[in-house]
Amino acid sequence: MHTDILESLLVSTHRLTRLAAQATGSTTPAAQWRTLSILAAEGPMRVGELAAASRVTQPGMTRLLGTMVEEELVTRIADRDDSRAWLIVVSEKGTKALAAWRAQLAETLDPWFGELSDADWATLEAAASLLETRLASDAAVAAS
Amino acid sequence: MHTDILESLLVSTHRLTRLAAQATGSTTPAAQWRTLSILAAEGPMRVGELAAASRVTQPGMTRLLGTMVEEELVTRIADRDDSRAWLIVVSEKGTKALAAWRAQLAETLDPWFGELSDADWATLEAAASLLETRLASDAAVAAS
DNA sequence: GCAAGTTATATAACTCCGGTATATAGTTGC
DNA sequence: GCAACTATATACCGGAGTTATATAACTTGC
Repeated sequence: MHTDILESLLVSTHRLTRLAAQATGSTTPAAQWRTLSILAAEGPMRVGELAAASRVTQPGMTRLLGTMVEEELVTRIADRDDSRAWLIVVSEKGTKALAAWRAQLAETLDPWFGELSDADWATLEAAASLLETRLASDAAVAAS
Repeated sequence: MHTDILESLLVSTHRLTRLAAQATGSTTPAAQWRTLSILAAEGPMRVGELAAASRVTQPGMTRLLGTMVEEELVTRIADRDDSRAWLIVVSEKGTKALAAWRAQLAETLDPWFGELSDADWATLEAAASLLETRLASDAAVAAS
């Protein structure tokens, strides 16, 4: 285990997160676009699934969704098969907000990342995809 | 700008951070070991420098340091040249706590990362070093 | 077909970590 | 030695996570 590499990644991406937070201004809390990003990538899912995907607890996700529903970024749709559950879907407003956030992110991070070479981007992409695979909700269970 | 790659990195490392938080238990808040990690890597520095390195505001760092000094993880040393300033150094207890946290991190993340190939680790290392360079306190200023 | 157990979401009370605005103390320039 | 600047600290606030528990609906066994 190369803990030092993971540690460096954790520290660096903390900085990246802070930087991104400043990019979007105070109007777009980090947890919201993270959730939107997951929903946009993986499609509608239940509260519990979303919590697992984001690796937060279910009550934490419920609370976050409360504010996101209020702001009409996502919609709760009743699950036909199980009336205890909800399907969370990104609303049109949510889609637009995510697009706007992405644009702002690109613009703000340009001074730091605008001049990367293709090889550098390839490295980042490989690392991102590697992490994504490893950190998928049930990767650890599947491996055992 | 490949915003999608950065976005994927942000989402993935959020998951990684959560995972790491669960690894260390509630006894070691994330911001504390991040700060210890920076101090250990770059040596003693002032409050303001540390805040810039961690990309948080100075009051935020001051408050964090308050609890870390209480817990004797770091020590404030008067700066001879400027009596307004303090040099923050990692204490012996802080060094041990960081080592313990690293060990626990390695152990807990093993189900997810224990079986990575050397090539995978090389990719992660390259990405980590790339981010570290780009996100150093004054990288953007230096580039312009 | 209903009681018991399980599961999905919600609520409550709490902590930590970040922010802005401002105060205080020390340094520097003239 | 006073004005302007700078380094840290204080006060107050919001966001985002936690655990423990409640509520409602589904499932299972008999």
